[in-house]
Order: sequence, then structure tokens, then C-alpha cells
Amino acid sequence: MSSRAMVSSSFSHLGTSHSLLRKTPSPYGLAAPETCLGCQLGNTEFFCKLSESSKKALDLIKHVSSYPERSIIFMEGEEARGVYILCQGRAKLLTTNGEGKTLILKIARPGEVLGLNSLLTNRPHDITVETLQPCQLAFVSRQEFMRYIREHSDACFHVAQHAGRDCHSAYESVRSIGLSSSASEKLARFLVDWSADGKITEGILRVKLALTHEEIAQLIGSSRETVSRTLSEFKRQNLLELNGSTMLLRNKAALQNMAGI
Amino acid sequence: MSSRAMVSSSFSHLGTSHSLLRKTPSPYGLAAPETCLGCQLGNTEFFCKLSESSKKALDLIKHVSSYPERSIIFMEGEEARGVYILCQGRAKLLTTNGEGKTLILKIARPGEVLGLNSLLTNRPHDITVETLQPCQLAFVSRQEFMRYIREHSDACFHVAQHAGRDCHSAYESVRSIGLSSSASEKLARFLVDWSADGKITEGILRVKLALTHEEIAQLIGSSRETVSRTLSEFKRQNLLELNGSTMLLRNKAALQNMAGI
DNA sequence: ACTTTCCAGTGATTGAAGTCACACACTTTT
DNA sequence: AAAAGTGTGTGACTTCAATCACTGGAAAGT
Repeated sequence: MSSRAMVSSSFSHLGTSHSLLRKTPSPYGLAAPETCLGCQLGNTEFFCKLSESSKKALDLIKHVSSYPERSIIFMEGEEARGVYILCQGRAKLLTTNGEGKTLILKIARPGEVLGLNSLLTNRPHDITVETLQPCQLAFVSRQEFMRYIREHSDACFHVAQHAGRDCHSAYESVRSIGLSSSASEKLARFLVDWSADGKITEGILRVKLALTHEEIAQLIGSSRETVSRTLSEFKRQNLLELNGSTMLLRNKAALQNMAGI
Repeated sequence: MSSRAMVSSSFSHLGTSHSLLRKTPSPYGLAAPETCLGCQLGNTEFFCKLSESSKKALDLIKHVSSYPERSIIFMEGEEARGVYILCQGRAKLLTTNGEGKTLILKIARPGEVLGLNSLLTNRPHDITVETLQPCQLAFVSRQEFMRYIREHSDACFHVAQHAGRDCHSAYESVRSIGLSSSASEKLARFLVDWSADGKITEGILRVKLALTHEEIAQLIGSSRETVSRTLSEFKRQNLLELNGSTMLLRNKAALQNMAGI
């Protein structure tokens, strides 16, 4: 854990940090819209589908702040002080065991609400969230969030939906990790899933990996070396190519087949 | 999959099945309270914490029916026609892969709402639910459930909480399966968790196992033989004793230690 | 009482992947 | 430029548990 992350982590524990950070409009190279009313996440995200009045009410209680990469937003075991809505950047949701082994449950993208289930069920956080890039997050304290969803029934419904989605994605994780027979199957599945946000240029599917082999291993429940070796094997079989962090998927069908999709 | 289960499964697809079954008050040896108003599940379960008016409203739209053991309540991939509130008995939540391998995500107990996240997120079921014992379930159709939670904000909040709990339990599964280093660790963890509803008589913790080795294997992501062998090993080490389906936990502390708790 | 089916126990074998170890490339820091 | 840090590639070794195969017992159906 880098000291930078630690600094940011303690930031997030200061009551005044959010208003403080709001006075620095564009830290870490992020544009800082500072409002959800003009949110550009589109209609696909829950909190963008709220009624106008609920949007405005949310706007009044949220505190947007920016974090550098590798910031710990909250940690497993910590009391849940509120929820964080991821506005910009990516963050990993992870859990660790005593021996330092880490499992990444999911890579969160903008629109994701983090720490929701701990707040709803009134428990300490069951996961750790760490930014992968500079991120912008809107914080809403426990008290204000609870009041908000009690007073805005449409928001409450969206919260329930969001929790349902989280649950679904967790089931996907268990299935992938628990029902796979080999590491290549899991890696293939990861690559196919990840390629969803790749782009096709000149007939070739290009995807930004932007994860280390170590992180991929933690995502699929394997070891760094196995990921490295299996990726090499995939290259040898001409299923893909790697140029830096860009991957060219040459034979997605074959990978899907291996993944059992 | 037994033919009995299949019959019950198709039962659950007939629109009239629920009212039909309601006319047989005590099938499969179950008492049939037929109402949630006098529900004896206590205050620990979400749907028992509803306001009086919400309870009454739920009572009007639910249809209680009974199922024999091994009934499939719904299957992965199926359209979600509604939710099922488990009133009596136990049911397993499972997922399978193409090769017939099965993973049990959880054993549901009375009070559990089944099929919630599929309904909330408007997707096909992501899991299969099969009864382990004769069960009584209250069914609420998609349409009526959606209207219900829109009109009863306290119910909506409870639904969100319930989804949050499901999510938490799914995270527990992933952690247990993905972060364990050995089968004995996972088995020990399962036994300790399971022993939560055991009873101490004469200073000894007695737990009803009521699961086959095969099912335990599917719960911890292992094989039947490994469960059998590891249990024998635990007996040899005097950690536990088995008399039929009753387990005597002789050294819970040692098991907790193995489980990393 | 009979088969048939289900479940549990245990040995033998094997293969996949974790672990250890080291080399190399590339950045960033000093 | 040197040093330190981080990420990747690969060989060697080892181990854990999956799989196959068979036995015997208990339960259920006939």
C-alpha cells in the first residue's frame, strides 16, 4: 500500500475533507463538474434516472471530491460512514484474507454506488475499494443518505435495483471462480468480458487492458505466473496480441468457446 | 433431477397452481398458516418488520403453497415471474455450468426472499432454487410485487435491505471459495458457520448436518471424495464425531483456527 | 426378501497450477 | 549514471486435490 494511498485514505476520514477538496476544482487532472444535475453518464446509470426533484435533493447532500490513483476509499471492516457514487475513473472492489492474498470482486465504473450494502444492512464494510485511476467520487453521509431514501421513494427503488445488480455481479464472480475447471477458462472469460469496452478498428478488436498480470490474477482467482504463462500461450495460439497495455483480440470466438460462453 | 421435482416445477408455472394448492391445507406434513399476519418468524426477518398496513397489503397479494423436497422453485435462465418468500423449510440456491458441475451459493432459511434481484434488475433468474425439505413459500407475482413496493415505501426499503444482505452473503461466498488455500480450510469454515444453529447439550455442541457430502462439496467448491476424506481426517484428529446426520463438534476452536476465523 | 438406488469411505494415479527462483526490461528517483 | 522499484517471462519443482475405481452399507421401492 503506497503512502499516497494512505494520505488519501485519511483524507476521507476528515469531516471537512470534502468541502476542502471542493475548493480545488481540478485536482489530479480531472474536470470537476461538481454537480449531478448536468451528469453526462447517460441514462444507463441508476442515479441518472432519478426524478428531477430527487436529483436536486441528492445534489444538495452530496460532496464531490477527487482522489489520485491507489487511494483507498474505504476498507473492509471499517464502519460505513456513507456511500460513494463513482463519477469518474475506475476503482477496484477487493477483499483480502489474513495471509495477504487478495481477490478483486469487480472493477467499478462511473455510475456505480460504493458501500451501499454495508449502509443498507448496517454492517461494517465487507469489501475494500481502491482507485485504479484518478477518480471523482460523490460522498453522501449515512444519515443524509438514509433520510434521502426514506423521503424519495423513487430513489429508494433505484437503490434496491442497484443492490440487486451488485448481487447479480457477485453471483457472476462466484460462478466464474467456483465453477471453472481451469485457469485458461477463467482468463479467457475475463478477456471476453473485458473486451466489451474495446473498439473495433480496421476489423480488429482493440482493448485497453490497463491492469497488471497480478491484478488479473486477483480478478480470476489465480496466480501472477499462471496469468503470464496462459497469456503467452494464447499469443502462441494466435488468439491475441499484446502491444503495451493494448490487446488485439484476434480470435474472440475461440476465447468465448474456452470460456464456455 | 427427480421426476417429482419436475412435476412440482411445472406446477409452479401454472397460473392457477397457487390457489389450487391453497385448497389442500397441509400437504407434505406442513402446518399451513396461510397468512403472514400471524407469522412466527419473529422480528429478525425483513418481512416481519413491515408496518401493519404493508403487512396486510402483502397478505392480499401473496399466494402460499407447499412443495415437497427436491422441488425446483425456479431455474437459472428462466424469466422471473415473481418472488417467493420462504415461510417454512430450507432451500438451496445454486448455479451450474455446462458440464453439470454445481455450486451451491447458499442454503436459504425461512424469511428469505427468493428471486428478488432478478425481479429488481429485470433479468432472467441468475440462480436455481431447489427445496431441501418440504417447504412452504409465498409467491407474489412480478406485477403485484412491483406495484406493492412502489406504493409501500417501508416495504421498498426492506427490499433494498434484503438485496443488500443477499449481496453480502454472495461476497462471503466468493471470499470463502476464492481466497481459501485448502479444502480443509473451506470445510472447517463451513462446519463452523453451519454450527451456528446447533445446540449445546451436556457441554457438547450438536448440529444436524442434513446435507450429503456431495452437497457440502458443492457448497465449498470441492469434490465429494475430498469432503469425505477431510471429514474422516477431522474425526481422526478428534475435532468432531458423526452419528448419522448429527455432528458433535468436539473442538470448535481448532476448526475456527483452521478456517482463519 | 429382493433388487435397485443412493450415499459414504478409501486407495491409486495424475495433472494442473501454485510456489520459488532468477533474468530482463523499463521507469522513476536520487 | 547509478540505484531502486515495478512489471513481465520462464524454468524447475512440488503439492494438493480432482478423478477413476471399487467396496460396503443403508434406504427405498417392488
